Amino acid sequence: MDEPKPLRPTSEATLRRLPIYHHLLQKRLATGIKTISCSQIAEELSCDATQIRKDLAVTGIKGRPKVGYDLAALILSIEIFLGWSRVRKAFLAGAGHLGSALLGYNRFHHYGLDIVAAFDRDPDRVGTKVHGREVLPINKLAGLAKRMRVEVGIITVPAPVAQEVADFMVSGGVRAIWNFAPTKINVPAGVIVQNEDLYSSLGVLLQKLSAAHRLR
Amino acid sequence: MDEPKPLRPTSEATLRRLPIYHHLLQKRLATGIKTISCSQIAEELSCDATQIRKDLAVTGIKGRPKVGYDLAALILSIEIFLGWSRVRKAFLAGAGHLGSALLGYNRFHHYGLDIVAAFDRDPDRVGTKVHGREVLPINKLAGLAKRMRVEVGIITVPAPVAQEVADFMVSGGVRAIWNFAPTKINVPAGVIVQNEDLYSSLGVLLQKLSAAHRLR
DNA sequence: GTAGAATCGAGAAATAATTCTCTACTAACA
DNA sequence: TGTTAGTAGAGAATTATTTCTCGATTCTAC
Ligand SMILES: NC(=O)c1ccc[n+]([C@@H]2O[C@H](COP(=O)([O-])OP(=O)(O)OC[C@H]3O[C@@H](n4cnc5c(N)ncnc54)[C@H](O)[C@@H]3O)[C@@H](O)[C@H]2O)c1
Ligand SMILES: NC(=O)c1ccc[n+]([C@@H]2O[C@H](COP(=O)([O-])OP(=O)(O)OC[C@H]3O[C@@H](n4cnc5c(N)ncnc54)[C@H](O)[C@@H]3O)[C@@H](O)[C@H]2O)c1
Repeated sequence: MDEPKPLRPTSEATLRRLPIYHHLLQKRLATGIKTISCSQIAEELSCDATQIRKDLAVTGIKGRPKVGYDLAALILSIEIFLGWSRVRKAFLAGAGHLGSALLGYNRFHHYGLDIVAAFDRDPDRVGTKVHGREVLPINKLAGLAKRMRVEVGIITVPAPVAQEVADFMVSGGVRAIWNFAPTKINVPAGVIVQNEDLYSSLGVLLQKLSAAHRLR
Repeated sequence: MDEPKPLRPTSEATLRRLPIYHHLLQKRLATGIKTISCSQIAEELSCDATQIRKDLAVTGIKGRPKVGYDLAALILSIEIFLGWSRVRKAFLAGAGHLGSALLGYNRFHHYGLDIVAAFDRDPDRVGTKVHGREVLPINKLAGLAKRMRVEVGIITVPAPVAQEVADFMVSGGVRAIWNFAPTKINVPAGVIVQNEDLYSSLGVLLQKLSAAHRLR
């Protein structure tokens, strides 16, 4: 099975939709059905069937006319494509409100991520356990990351110290950073940064609400 | 000051970038500078200056050649455009891990959102306080929302019950929903839904990491 | 004053993403 | 064994977004 060779990387829009399909497909799998078509998915998500077909195509799955896709095979195909089939170790920096919520979420290892430890600067937090994961002093992060070959870093510290924490991660050999602090972090080429900016999301929501108001 | 009349609504991409500019601008304001140009912002965020100029234009701000924009005026212009200048009341449903993190975040009221109460189904949680906000039984949500004219609903319940909770919010007159459950929720036309799907974000991160692996 | 440099703003061009169209295939059914 | 309807997949057309280009404006320095 030769993988599709993407001359251009898959568009971010497509990547963001694949997990949405994945979730729906898993719900359907539980009902016992064996196949699913793009039209059915499109109906359920109220979006365009052709778009779904193109999105799914990037994972390398093949469908059958009049039938659709084999449900289990499709789910697997998405998981392999997204890198969810191989679990990667992650360190989380900032065991505060948001960090604790992420640590308490026990589903990430189904989605390719295993948060193995948390780090904090606050001496009161260091040494405690948050949802079963030990909280270690932040100055241990780089060394341990290197030793344990941790690939992913999660930043849930306040924005002003996000860069400093990112630098620790990079020096520890982390190759991808999931950044929840609302600020840009600079990393060397080759390190992947995914920003999860809740304010962007809130901005979209409230602007649409305001715009709706203005129209009336 | 006549507002720019958007025949087409502002693109989601632009809306998502405005809060990022906003954050940078506030950092700059603290340093005491009075004006800022698109080139400076572009330099700092490593993106295109023309794009920033077009993004800022949707807010109605006017810049001056050779100078840039008045910093305070620009910040205000973004806030007004995004609807952050008027604070809206919000109810949060699901006072679990993620819900508590959001309740513990005391900055949202600077960004147009005031989470006034939380709701849960779990009798052990109902009656307690989470970060100063009372947790009320979920069956009170619709009635209270109507009475208090709550405009925004935040969903942090498990995916299988997200639709049911959304229905309560809609029947309570809520006009916009911030949905953290990884599932589609159906609402009548006119109600705005903003999905905050962490798995989409994670999918992008891990796929890029996998793709980088494959190249080497 | 005048020259020069930096920047905004508007429109054009290029690029990317989405949607449409058509063909070929598959299954169900008469 | 046709016949029909539903669907994947490929490519074209459309639409949206980003990037480029250029003229107009404003500040600074001489
Ligand atoms: N909680 C939310 O709902 C929410 C919403 C939007 C954005 N955010 C962002 O997420 C980040 C965390 O928010 P939070 O509410 O969890 O904050 P928090 O204050 O609860 O947690 C931050 C944690 O980081 C630790 N920390 C501080 N400096 C550190 C350092 N140099 N090294 C290691 N640890 C350090 C603190 O000790 C604390 O435990 C912030 O950047 C915030 O803007 C949070
Ligand atoms: N915690 C995370 O890091 C994280 C990450 C990604 C996605 N999410 C999503 O966020 C949502 C919440 O996650 P969580 O980790 O906070 O879960 P949680 O179990 O900690 O909290 C869920 C809360 O919802 C309450 N609840 C359940 N059914 C309810 C109902 N019908 N009405 C009102 N309240 C109800 C529960 O009592 C509980 O307090 C889930 O949809 C989850 O998929 C969470």
